[in-house]
Amino acid sequence: MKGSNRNKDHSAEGEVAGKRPKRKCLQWHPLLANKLLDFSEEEEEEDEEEDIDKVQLLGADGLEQDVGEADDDESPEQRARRPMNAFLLFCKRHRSLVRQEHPKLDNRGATKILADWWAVLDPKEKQKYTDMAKEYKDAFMKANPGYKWCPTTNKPVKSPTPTVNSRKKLWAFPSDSSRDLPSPKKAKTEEMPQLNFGMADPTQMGGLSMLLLAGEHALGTPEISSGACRPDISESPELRQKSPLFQFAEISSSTSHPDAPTKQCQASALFQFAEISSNTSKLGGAEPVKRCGKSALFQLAEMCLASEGVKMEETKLIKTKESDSGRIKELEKGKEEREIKVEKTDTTGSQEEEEFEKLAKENLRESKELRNLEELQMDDVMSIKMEDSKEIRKEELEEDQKYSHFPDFSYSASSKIIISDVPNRKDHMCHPHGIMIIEDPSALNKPEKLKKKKKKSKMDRHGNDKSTPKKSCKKRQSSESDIESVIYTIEAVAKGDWGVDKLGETPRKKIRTSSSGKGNLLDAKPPKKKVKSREKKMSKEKSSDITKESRPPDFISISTSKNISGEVPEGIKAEPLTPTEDALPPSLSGQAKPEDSECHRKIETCGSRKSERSCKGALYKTLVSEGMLTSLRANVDRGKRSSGKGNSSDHEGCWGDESWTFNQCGTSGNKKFKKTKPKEDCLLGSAKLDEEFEKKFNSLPQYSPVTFDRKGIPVPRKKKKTGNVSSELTKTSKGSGDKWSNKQLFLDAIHPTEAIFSEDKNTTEPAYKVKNALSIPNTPEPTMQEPLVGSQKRKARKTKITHLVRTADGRVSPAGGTLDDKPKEQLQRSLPKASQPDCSDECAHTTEVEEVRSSTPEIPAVSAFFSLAALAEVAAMENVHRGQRSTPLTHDGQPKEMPQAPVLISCADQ
DNA sequence: GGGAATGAAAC
DNA sequence: GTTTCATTCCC
Repeated sequence: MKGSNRNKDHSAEGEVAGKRPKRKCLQWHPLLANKLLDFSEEEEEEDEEEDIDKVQLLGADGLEQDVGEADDDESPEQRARRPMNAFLLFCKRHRSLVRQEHPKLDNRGATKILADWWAVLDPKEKQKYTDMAKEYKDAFMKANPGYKWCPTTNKPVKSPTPTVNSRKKLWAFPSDSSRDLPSPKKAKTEEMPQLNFGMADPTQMGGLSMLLLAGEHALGTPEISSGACRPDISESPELRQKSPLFQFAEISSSTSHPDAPTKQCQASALFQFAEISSNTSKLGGAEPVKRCGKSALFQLAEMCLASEGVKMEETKLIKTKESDSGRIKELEKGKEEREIKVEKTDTTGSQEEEEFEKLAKENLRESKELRNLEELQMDDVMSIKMEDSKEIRKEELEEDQKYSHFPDFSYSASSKIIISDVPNRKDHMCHPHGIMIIEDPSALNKPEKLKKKKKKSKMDRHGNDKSTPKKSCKKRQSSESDIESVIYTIEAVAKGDWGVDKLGETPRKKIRTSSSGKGNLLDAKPPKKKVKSREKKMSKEKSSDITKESRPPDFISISTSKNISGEVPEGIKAEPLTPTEDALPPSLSGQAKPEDSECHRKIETCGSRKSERSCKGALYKTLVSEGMLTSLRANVDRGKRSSGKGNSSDHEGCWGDESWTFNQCGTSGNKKFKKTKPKEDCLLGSAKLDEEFEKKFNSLPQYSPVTFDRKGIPVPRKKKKTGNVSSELTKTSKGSGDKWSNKQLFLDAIHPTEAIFSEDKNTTEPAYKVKNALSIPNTPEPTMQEPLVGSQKRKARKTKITHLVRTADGRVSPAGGTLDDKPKEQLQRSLPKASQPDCSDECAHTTEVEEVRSSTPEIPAVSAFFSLAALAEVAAMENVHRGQRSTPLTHDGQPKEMPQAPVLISCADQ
């Protein structure tokens, strides 16, 4: 039973089941928690309500307590638990597998094994988890700004209820009950939207109010947040916008600010959610603006938006207007169009515009579909004009140039995306004309949708996402035909027809229609699908594949490689691919692999990819400039790794690719062109969060024991390392074989030689190790017979690490100096490798391996100083400490170099 | 509730 | 540097 039950979700189940009533900390994400714990919608709702009531009565403190209690009984959801770290995530994800394999083992044993696996786990893979954990944490923190990991003294204090809860409560949220509280319940409390703004006095309301507010706001927040968050951007654009429409929009639509959505788009679902929640809380609390600034992504997005803000805003305004006054839609549309036209003419008076309009009109007359397409195009044009009538022409003219000059930026891509979104929304909105669509409409719509969702279906919501998504879906479906046309158009654009599009809209449209086959799913599609998929997620169907496919590998690499797989996870989970990496299904691999695909991608789809790439580049720059490199870096690393792994399917799937993708897209898009994008994220927001969270879990690569075994082998093998050590390797591996005798080695301070060597190997052949893996299946043994146990081990390990680090430092010179030269070379070598490897693990491997080997000889020197594993660990640790986690480790191709460099640096710093 | 692991935060 | 807590669940 146990084992069987434990499957993947059991964790949640277990909690739900009440296995552990233990802790009741507020959940960091209500939604997430809910999902995780239990998806029962009904219960959640009820619970929520109940909880709320209780909370109200009790007050902030009470709330926590209550929650906790409630949790015990009913829903654990409420407590916010501290975010899991990478290892925990890993454990959570793999524990079931371990247990399956080793039914005998109890959790402890499983934990040990997991630890071993974790130790063996490739840095890449580890990073995935680490990144996830990081995001998770970030989201959590956003959601619960006041959250403290350790209550410090509070613990005892608060536990009003004597129960075990004391702990939880304590640390849960110290000062700001209001803030904190909200997060947990918020999701559920949707019902009381009014409270949100509320202004509710935190004092009076206590945590409850906050919770409620948060919940509702979370959903609805986007709007608010948008307004608050991006005053700068929005304003500036607004100012620019002279058109009456704008004013009208402002007045009419509270939601007018598209900004919010954008933000969301940028950030991963979790982030978005967190932001939303945080926003909500902040709203109550006070500084909406800050919130915006907090997240790097957000800032980035802002920046991007700022650049494009004008465009966006205009369109947004229009949209808003429309949205707000659905009734007037048509009339307004006419007005808007007229106005726009007027403006155009006035400002630019470009004939082209007129032409477009004419075309559009004609098309409209002819066929709705055409209309939509043209409209979209028109919209784009319009928007552009809006921004700078003067520049508009340039842009158009330059389009071609852009391609040539800026391969990265895919103007077309941006437009594509937008369009894609637009259609969908349009459908929803029922707007015949395309204008609204273009840029951020989604944003506007999103908020509304969100609200609606909440209002309409709290229940549904629980269902979660389903309901929400459904709505969107439904709408979309209604206009599938339109959508399709749009899609086609998008695709065409993506392909590069864009330039033509402007000039010759019609042709394109038609062209791609057929293409929609999606096999290729150009960029354009992806976005749409993503959005849709998200919405649909509820159903979970997710055409994840499609989405994934659609997602450009680039994104993946950039944002996080996880994507794609999105997952297949569940199914796959059970059977991780032994080879993990290699295992990727061909189809997936093709799609998934970022890097590998790069080559292909380029060939296949220039446009979309370009756009993505451009986005990446832009983002990267921005991030760097901003100093946000950290997050970015992590993403990049992931991407690389993922690519390296290749899509191994599972791995990549990690989070919601979607979220990442969106984020990136959004960001990049914003910067350069109006991309706008996906706003839907906002909608998805809450729902998505849930989904994403789940997805993330699911998506996290689940490695089959076999894989680990292999890895395990490799690890030991690593010891062996390069040539000479082979004998040693074997020794180590065999001797201690199991689990990590290595540890002992390390503990012991690692004999310079052995340990180092072995590690070196790792370094040298990170990814390969698996391949190379000697044949020593040992890993899985449940219990290890290590001399050190528990804390001792930990200490030993730390010591070991420290030791290494110091060595490095001491050596800094040594390690650095000595290694530097060689490493650099290796790095160079490795870099290329890394890039290529992705293509196909196997192929890449081969190549890489060879390369590695070639480099291997050199390695020894380096290895002599530290082992790769040690380095990696150190680097990881250091990074973590630094706050950036990143890096490093991508041993795939370049074990030595990458890790070393960081290490050295760290040392230097120290 | 303890424990097995790791990690992150807080002290 | 040391504690606490996160997850999981048997003992």
